[in-house]
Amino acid sequence: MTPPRVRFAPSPTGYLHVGGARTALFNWFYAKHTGGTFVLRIEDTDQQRSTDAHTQVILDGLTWLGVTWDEGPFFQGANNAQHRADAERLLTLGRAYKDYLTAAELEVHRAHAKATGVPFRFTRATMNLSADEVARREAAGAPYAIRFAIPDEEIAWDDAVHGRISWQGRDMDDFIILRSDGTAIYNMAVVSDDIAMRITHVIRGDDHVSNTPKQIALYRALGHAEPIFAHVPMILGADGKKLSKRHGATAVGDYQDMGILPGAMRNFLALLGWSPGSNDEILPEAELIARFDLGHVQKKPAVFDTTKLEWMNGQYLSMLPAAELLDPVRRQLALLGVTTTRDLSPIIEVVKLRSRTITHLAEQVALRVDASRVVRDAKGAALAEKLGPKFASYLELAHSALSAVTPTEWNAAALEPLLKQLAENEGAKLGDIMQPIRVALTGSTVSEPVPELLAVVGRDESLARLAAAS
RNA sequence: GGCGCUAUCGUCUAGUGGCCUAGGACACAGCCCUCUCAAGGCUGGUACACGGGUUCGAAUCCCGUUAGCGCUACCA
Repeated sequence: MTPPRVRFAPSPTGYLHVGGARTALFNWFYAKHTGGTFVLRIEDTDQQRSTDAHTQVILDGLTWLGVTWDEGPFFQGANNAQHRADAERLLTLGRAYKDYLTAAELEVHRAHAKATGVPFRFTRATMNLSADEVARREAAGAPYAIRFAIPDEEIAWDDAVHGRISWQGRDMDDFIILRSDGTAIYNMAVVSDDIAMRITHVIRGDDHVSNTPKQIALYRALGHAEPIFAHVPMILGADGKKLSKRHGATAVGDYQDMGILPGAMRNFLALLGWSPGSNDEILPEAELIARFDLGHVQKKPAVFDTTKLEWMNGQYLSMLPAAELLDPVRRQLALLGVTTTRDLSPIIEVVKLRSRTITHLAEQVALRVDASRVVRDAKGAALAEKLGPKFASYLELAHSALSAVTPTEWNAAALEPLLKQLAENEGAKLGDIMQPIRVALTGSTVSEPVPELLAVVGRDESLARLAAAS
């Protein structure tokens, strides 16, 4: 059996949305799993809405996600000669016909149908011009569109995710395949390209199922075997409606900005509409590829749950070594306006366990290297108030005890017993000593264990913050 | 309206006729651990849309109902 050839074919009329990203991912998983080829094709035939900037954003989004293409990117607009040749071949074959009706004339019919409440249907019998009129327009060299003559037969296919889906030709209109300006309409262009690119598996969104019978009819008329179709479900917003701008973040770039790791995004998207058939949730790339199959793709749409994405991102943050987080953290730090020559790895190491996004992680790092970012929050202030004069006196005690520690002994393992001893000497609970220090160093009542915090902030800086707070 | 698709916890899902008084994860609540917060461990509540069949047996198969979604362009 020859290896499969799949394609991802976005139109550059907007950003790369999570739905499209997931479709790309499923194609990519399938290609990698089967040793097939992933073709990237930009469907830019809508001249009005397509832009190079959008194309670039899509390419960047795919790259960020780790989706690589083996061929392309090809631009559909460049293939119009082929599309047109195929459409004209259909004409010669008698499977399509010239339609001299102008768009304006058609609109009259459509408006009439609407006014009378009758659903509009294009029918060869009633819409066609009289033979005389056709001859007259033809002689005058009037422009014409080419319509495909849909056969009155069953068009069914065995969808790789839905199973058998069946349509009747009589329920479909004779759709236009070539505009009067000589450019191809979507369904014609897709079929023409997919044939030319020898695509074997069309994995795309559910919103295309109604295009599929039209495309199959085209394959048959052109004398080509149709590919295998797999229609993957849509992604919905929290309200169960199709994901759109008003749901907030919908583009993959938004999640990148939010501090989501590509690996986490890939894992999360994979599990949205597909499952490995077991209880496993955290699946590294290699595992995803090895286990991916169309048979376990869900038939129903899935709601995009940002909370679970962030949980998963937190899992990735915890298990990734600090070294791999260095670059993304530095980028976020730059956005925060923080520059430092310090080795950030030890800080990232302790802070990543409590972070769900790179953004939050970077803020925590910034707080530890930049004293000016220490601002006492509500709980920190409440603690200081609750302890009253003890707050300052505990800090002074801590300061003097910690001052005795030499720079070489300044590490979490050595600091911990010292602080415990201090609490014991004072007859205070450990928390009574630790919390004021935490507030002095971070402004908040939440952080990594205090000895680690002190170690990470450093001796001189820690002492300075202690002194400033007491 | 027509055609098509879909229907398991709030959400993502396991389930492909008996292993299901329905399993896991996120979220939520409680407890443990503990200097705080996470993480981790334990516990808890919450689901097979409804109605008919088929079968010894149905979340799983069939039919109908209901609901949701998609398409119904010289857009993609």
